[in-house]
Amino acid sequence: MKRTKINILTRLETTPGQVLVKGWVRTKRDSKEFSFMEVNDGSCLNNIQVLANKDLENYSQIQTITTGTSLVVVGDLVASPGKGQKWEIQASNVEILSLAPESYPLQKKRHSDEFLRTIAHLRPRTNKFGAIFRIRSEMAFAIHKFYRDRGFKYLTAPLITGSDCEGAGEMFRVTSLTPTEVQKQGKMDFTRDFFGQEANLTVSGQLSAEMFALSLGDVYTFGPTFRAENSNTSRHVAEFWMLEPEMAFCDLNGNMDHGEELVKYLVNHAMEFCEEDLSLFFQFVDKSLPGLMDTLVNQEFGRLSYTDAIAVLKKSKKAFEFPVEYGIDLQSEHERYLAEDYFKKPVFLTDYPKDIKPFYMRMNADEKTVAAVDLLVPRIGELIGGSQREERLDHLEKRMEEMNLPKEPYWWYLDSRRYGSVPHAGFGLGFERFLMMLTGITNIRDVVPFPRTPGSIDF
RNA sequence: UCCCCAGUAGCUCAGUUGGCAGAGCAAUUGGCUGUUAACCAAUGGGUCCGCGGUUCAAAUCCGUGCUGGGGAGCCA
Repeated sequence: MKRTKINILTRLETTPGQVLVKGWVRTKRDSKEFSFMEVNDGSCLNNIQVLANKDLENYSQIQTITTGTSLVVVGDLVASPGKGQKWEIQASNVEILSLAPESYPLQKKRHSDEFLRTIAHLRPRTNKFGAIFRIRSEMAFAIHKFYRDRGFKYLTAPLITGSDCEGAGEMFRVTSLTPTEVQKQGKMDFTRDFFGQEANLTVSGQLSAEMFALSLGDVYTFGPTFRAENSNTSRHVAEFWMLEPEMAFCDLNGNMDHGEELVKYLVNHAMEFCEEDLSLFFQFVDKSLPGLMDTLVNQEFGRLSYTDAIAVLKKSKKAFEFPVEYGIDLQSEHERYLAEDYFKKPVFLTDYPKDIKPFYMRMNADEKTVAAVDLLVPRIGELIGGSQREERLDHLEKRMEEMNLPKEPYWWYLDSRRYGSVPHAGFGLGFERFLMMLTGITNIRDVVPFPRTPGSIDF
């Protein structure tokens, strides 16, 4: 007999008669002559209720079943006379695969997120974390579907990189030198290292994506990214996933149009395909989520230049901790004011002063600002950061000189501007931040299966 | 890295002015013929985060370290 997953079972209109289910017991309620067990197999939020009565040959064994026990159940799927579920299984056979002894840390009550982080290997067995990670899986698929449907090509950018100054933060060093060798040499001698030069884990796939956009047209990378920043916040992890589309023949407006279409598509996809799991977050995590979803899908995102944003902030009567002046990098409080109070919806901020942005962003005609764009989302902050890239070789080289960047390591990057350069643009979207926005989860460690943060790499 | 807060039973927490270590849930055992975080009863369960100090006496006060949380910076 073939196993049926619970997400299929609970949606059936008519009973197929006998069914075979495999899963884990979430809770058991005993009477003298029968037991109710809620069995979950991870395929969906719902459990299936299994009724085992004392006629079963191994009933005394069944009575020892505890929360967390793994089971194989055969029985008839029948309409449940009780409230709370459509179907239940009248078990004709219950096989215990493995009992979970009393030390099993998950109970049939609510646990704190902080406690569950200490048992990250077991937390996907809870309703909330099961739902999070099913949504995460579905959203990764949705990203690929969105891009495939639009003719984008998927690029796997290298995770080990030789460029050490991509400008996006501290990097993790990759080396095959042993501590003993380093001690013997008295220094890190990179010429003796695996690659013959310094190597790091990537902080962005952008430069690779640009090369492929200038070859395949529209591309995207979606993969892990590493930052060795000593950031101890609810919004940062050392290893996270980033989506980076890069489009040839695209300017800043096209970049924003694309970002808005992407976010709307992903939210719609979640509401269509993760309805049941999302309902848990709507109900128990953040009751304002449905409103935010509605705003994301139905309202046009705001668009505002940095210069105008400074004017808006100066005009506001809000007392900011950090004073607003043209040229400053916007602080969290400023971004929150713009997205949450002023626009009350996502807003693209564009055309930042060149001095606070990296070398590859395209210089605007005013020679003061560059074609940068950040998407600020209420409660989340910066969800997207991107730009139109500087495609003009002379401008790019001038910026690198101004910023004291060595040109030699970038010879291949500059080549792309030397041979058939075209306007192009792209951005990075933090996958975990998107999931936080979708679920109302406030700590990024709770949307990553096994989060890596300063001083923490268990599991 | 900086600022603030917290650490007491498996979990969530209370613990008054420094004076016997507590509750709910969970677990264990028993009861109960349709339960829904089932219900009822009984039982067991403690390095009060570690180290040092003050005191007749410290979960409580002081110092220090560790861990966790919130915020800031950096950013996605």
